[in-house]
Amino acid sequence: MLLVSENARQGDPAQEQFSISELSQEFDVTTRAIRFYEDEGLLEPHRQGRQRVYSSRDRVRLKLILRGKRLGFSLSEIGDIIDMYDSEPGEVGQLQYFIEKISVRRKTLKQQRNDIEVTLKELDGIEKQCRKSMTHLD
Amino acid sequence: MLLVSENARQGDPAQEQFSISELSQEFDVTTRAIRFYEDEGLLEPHRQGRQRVYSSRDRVRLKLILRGKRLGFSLSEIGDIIDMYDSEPGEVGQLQYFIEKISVRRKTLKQQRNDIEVTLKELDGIEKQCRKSMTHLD
DNA sequence: ATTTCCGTTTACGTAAACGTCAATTAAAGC
DNA sequence: GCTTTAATTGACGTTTACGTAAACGGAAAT
Repeated sequence: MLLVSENARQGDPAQEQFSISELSQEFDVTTRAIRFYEDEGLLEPHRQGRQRVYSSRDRVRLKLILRGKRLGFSLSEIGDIIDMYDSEPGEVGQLQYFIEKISVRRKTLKQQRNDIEVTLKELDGIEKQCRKSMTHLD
Repeated sequence: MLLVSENARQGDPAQEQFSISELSQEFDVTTRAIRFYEDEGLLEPHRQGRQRVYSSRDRVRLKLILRGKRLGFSLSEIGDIIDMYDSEPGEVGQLQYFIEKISVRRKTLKQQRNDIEVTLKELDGIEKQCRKSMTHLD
């Protein structure tokens, strides 16, 4: 038995650690995908020997990656977004440029939101027609 | 000069016709892409000889395709969606199955909408931090 | 007549995002 | 010690969604 038990990984809440398979299961992505995100520079977990050890910060990044994917962004776009979250305001040289990027991103998101509203309403209409013609067949 | 002028294509509003390049310009997609959507079975314009002639119905379909793309759906998913719009309620054999598909789609869209809300709020926060540290540097 | 535009077809190329082996290594359980 | 079991690296394969180039066909303009 190791001196370090399972629970030792939870001492400090900000110091939780995760294996690749834990994250893989939690978020339902393959380990292959997670490693791929690393290849693309979106994650850089620590190593214990050769094994990857993910911090809760890495876990948050993975969350952001998956959310970005659900929104249809490419991995490189997602990289940009995460960099925005990640960079300390002090480190950012060109804050103006930064704010412009935010505005572009916001625009895309609002367009998407609008697309969604329209589509949802259309789905309502289709479903109504559906139900109508179903009762009609009773 | 031809007997058929440009305007003749607008007699009946439901009978408008469009060339591939008109649609290409209007929606800012390449003609290559439009033809590709046809290869994938998402469009089937009429022909005048070899040339493609798009009806306003085709135009609507293209609109739906592009909206679907903005929402991150694959072309085959978009195909399913458009089929939903397109099918006459009378033609649909399994309305129940149909309604289930709608509910799945709705779920995805709501998830996306939620993702967007969260992301927009986070962007607000980031931008505030940004502006804060900018005035700080004045 | 010939250049100039569109448009078409065919075909090969490509970038993104992984999937799928195969070969190794390491750790854990018995 | 031996065998599962989990993880790693490397390499090649695959799908999607087009891009790009070549070669040709009509119609229109000069």
